[in-house]
This record gives sequence, structure tokens and C-alpha cells, in this order.
Amino acid sequence: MIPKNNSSKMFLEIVKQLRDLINEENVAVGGKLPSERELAERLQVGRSTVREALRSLELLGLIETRRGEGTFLSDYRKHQLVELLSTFILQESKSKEDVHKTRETLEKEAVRTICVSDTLSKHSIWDSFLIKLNTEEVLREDIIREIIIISDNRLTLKIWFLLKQFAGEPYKKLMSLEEKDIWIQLLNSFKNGDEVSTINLYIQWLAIIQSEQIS
Amino acid sequence: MIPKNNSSKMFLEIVKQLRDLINEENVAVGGKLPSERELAERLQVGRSTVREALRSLELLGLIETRRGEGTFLSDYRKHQLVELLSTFILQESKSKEDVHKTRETLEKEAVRTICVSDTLSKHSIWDSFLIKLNTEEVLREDIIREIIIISDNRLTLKIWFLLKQFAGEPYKKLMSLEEKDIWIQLLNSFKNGDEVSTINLYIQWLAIIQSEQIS
DNA sequence: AGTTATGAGTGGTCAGACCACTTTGAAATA
DNA sequence: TATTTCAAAGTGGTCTGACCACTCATAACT
Repeated sequence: MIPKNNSSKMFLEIVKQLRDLINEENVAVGGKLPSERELAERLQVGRSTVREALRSLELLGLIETRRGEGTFLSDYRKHQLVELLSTFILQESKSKEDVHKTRETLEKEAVRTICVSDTLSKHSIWDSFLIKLNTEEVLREDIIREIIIISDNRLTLKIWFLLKQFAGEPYKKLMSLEEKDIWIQLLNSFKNGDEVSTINLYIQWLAIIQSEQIS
Repeated sequence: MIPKNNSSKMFLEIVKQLRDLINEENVAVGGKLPSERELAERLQVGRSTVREALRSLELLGLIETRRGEGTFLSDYRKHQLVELLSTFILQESKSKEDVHKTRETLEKEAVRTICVSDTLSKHSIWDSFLIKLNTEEVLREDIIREIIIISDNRLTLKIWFLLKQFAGEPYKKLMSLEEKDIWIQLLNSFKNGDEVSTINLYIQWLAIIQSEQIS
């Protein structure tokens, strides 16, 4: 059952045993795990081995450790996995073009999702944005961010935030009158639920931004 | 620059420094990293701290260690991250759904990209797939993967590979006759460049897979 | 009662010691 | 000379014991 001085990968075994322990003892999110020293004794391994397993889980965002307090099961729905892998991945495929395209893909899909949903497309927030667009200055990213959030896919939201950081921020600018006009049409288009024309408006807006990038 | 005996999270710092080291020294996939003892000396930390960082990266599948040989940069899309995280985390139905939806978004966009491109939509590979579909068994993921690859966005490709691992592999199955029929239509539809009907075929195919998941 | 000091418990780090394994190259052998 | 053997060096895997820095509960003191 317990691979002791066997070949390789004790710490992986510990990771699994930790998972089992969490399940068996019904450790709730935010709940406390046994201390490193106690785990070492219970699992019959050295503390350093326990730590290697714990540190791995911490890097994955599965647990959280607070010096002087202990180790806690963290809310893994905020998995920082994405951030981690992104630092490794984005460095390699550093083509700005790819980042742009991928981000636009996510944005388009969010627009679609809202458009075809009866509830989301009639969300009161669009009305407040319509008022804003008509009366004050609006940041480009503000409205896009809201669309991604409302479309309710946390993973997409995470990725989008990351890509936005790498993208060199044309979204930090204020909208021109022309852009505002497009967005007013777009938000109104939500209510009609016409996917194609809504997407066309979004693409139209993208074209404005891109032409600006060139100049 | 170097946070020495500072508060908390030294090993996270080491993770970053390792990433930088890999980039600076241009360690290729499969290439060898410095030994733990050498890293400890170079980064001016204890060996156990280095190990905690390395073990974390190993659990992520970013590196591979072989006792007696050394530590090697591995192909990140391998390794057990999958089953571990799926047993730990992705039980959350919402997370699962988010992963699915995001993956489908990327796939749809790849289909669109190919469809609207004169060059890509006429790529000879689609003809060979048509033959394959008519004559032999085809894995679901094979054809999807090719579509993502041809659509030529490396970032999307990387994200897609990761998501695919999380998805619990309905894509590892062979296509039914019904599915093959849809794909034959879809590939033919590439040549017509009709985006809407092509996407509809893809969505039709998704529906088949989803209905199978339920049963 | 309110404040302060102390000690126990916890994670963070280090150094040194073995072990198990692989590679390497020199010595022994054919 | 060519081959085999094996001992040493190098590497990851693990354990131990020792500090440090921090938190918290509680005892001690005002």
C-alpha cells in the first residue's frame, strides 16, 4: 500500500494522500489542514517531503499557507493555474498578432452569448451604459470588461485579463464619438437578439481600433 | 532585487528565476537544467528551497526529473496535471462547463478562420481527411486538432491543448457514421466559404457529443 | 478590566547526511 | 588491442535537526 523507499516520486504519493485526507476528513474550503510536522508523522515521511507536496499544491492554487497560522484549503475556483501557465506559454508564442486574435475571439463569443440570452441581453446594466455613452466619457475596456463578466465564464474572464495585459492596451483610451455611436447601436442590438448584426457592429468597432493602430 | 530573508514565498521567487534562467540560457524542450546543488549555489538559496520550486514545476508537468541523471525541460502538455486537477477541482460543474464553453469557442473561431480564408479552406489536407472519413476510422480529436493547427494561431493552439486535457476526453473516441457525415459536409462546406452554414454543422456535431455525455 | 509579555505552535529556510541510481572512465581482463 | 568490469563522481530522493519569523492564546502584570 505505502511505497516507502521505492523507486521515485514519493512526493507525488503524498500529494495523492493529501487529497484523500482532505476528502476523508471533509476539510471545507477555507478549512485548516494538519500542520506540516503532524502530516509528516501521520504519513510516515520527512517534513521536507511533505513540504514538497504542499508547495506543489500551493503553486496550483489548491491550498494557501500562512506563516505562523497554518495551511488552509483554498477556494480553487480562483485557480491561478492559468496565470502560471500563461507566464510560461505566452513567452514562447509571443506573437502579438496571436494575442490580439485570441482576445478578439473571446470578446466576440461573449457578445454572442449575451445576444442570444433573453436574460443577459436585457440586463439593466446595458441601459446604464447607454446613458453613460450619451452623457460622459467612457473607457473602451470598461464596456468590454462588463460584457465578458456578464457572459459569465470565469475561465474566459481570466484568460481575457491576461491577454489584455500582454496586448499593450489600446483599450485604455476613451471612446471617440464614432465609437460611441457604434456601441449605442450594439447595446440596442442586444435587445433584438440579432446575433449577426450585433457581431458586425463589434467587428466594425474593431476595425476602427485597428486603423488607429496603424497610423 | 533579490528578496532574501523577506517575508514569505521564497520558493515562488525561485520558480520565477527558474523560468528566467530557462529563457536566458535557451534551454530547449528536452534540454537539461543545472543540477539542484548548482542551482542552490547560483541562486544563493538552500537546496530544499530549490527542490520545492522544482517539485512544483514537475507537478505542473513543466519539467521532468530522472534520478541519477538530472532535471529536464519537458513538453508542458504532457503529464498528470490532468487527473490530479480533475480529481481535486473540476468536479465543480460550473468550472467544467466553463472549460467546455471556452474550448468550443476556440474551435468555432478556428473553423471560421479557415472558412473565410481562400488559401486555408482549400488546403489539400481537407481532401485527405475526406478520404479518411470515407474509408477508415477517425478519432474525433484528430480532425479538430488539425483545424486548430491550420488556423495558425499558436497561442490558441496552446490554450486548446491545455483545455482538452481538462475536458475528460470525449474527443478520444472514434466518430460514428452520423458524425462522419456531418464532418464530410463541413469539410466540403469549407470550399464554398459559407461561414454560417459551416458553423451550423460544427454546432450540430457538438450537439451529438453533448447528447452522448448526458446518456 | 485592560494591557503587556511570554511561550507554544506553525510555516520558511538551511546545512549536512545518507540512499538509489546513472554515467563515465580507468583498470583489469581477454 | 579490444572488451569487460567496477569503482568513483554526479545526480535526484529523503530524512533529520536546527534556527528564524510570525501568529495567537493566555498568563502575568498593571
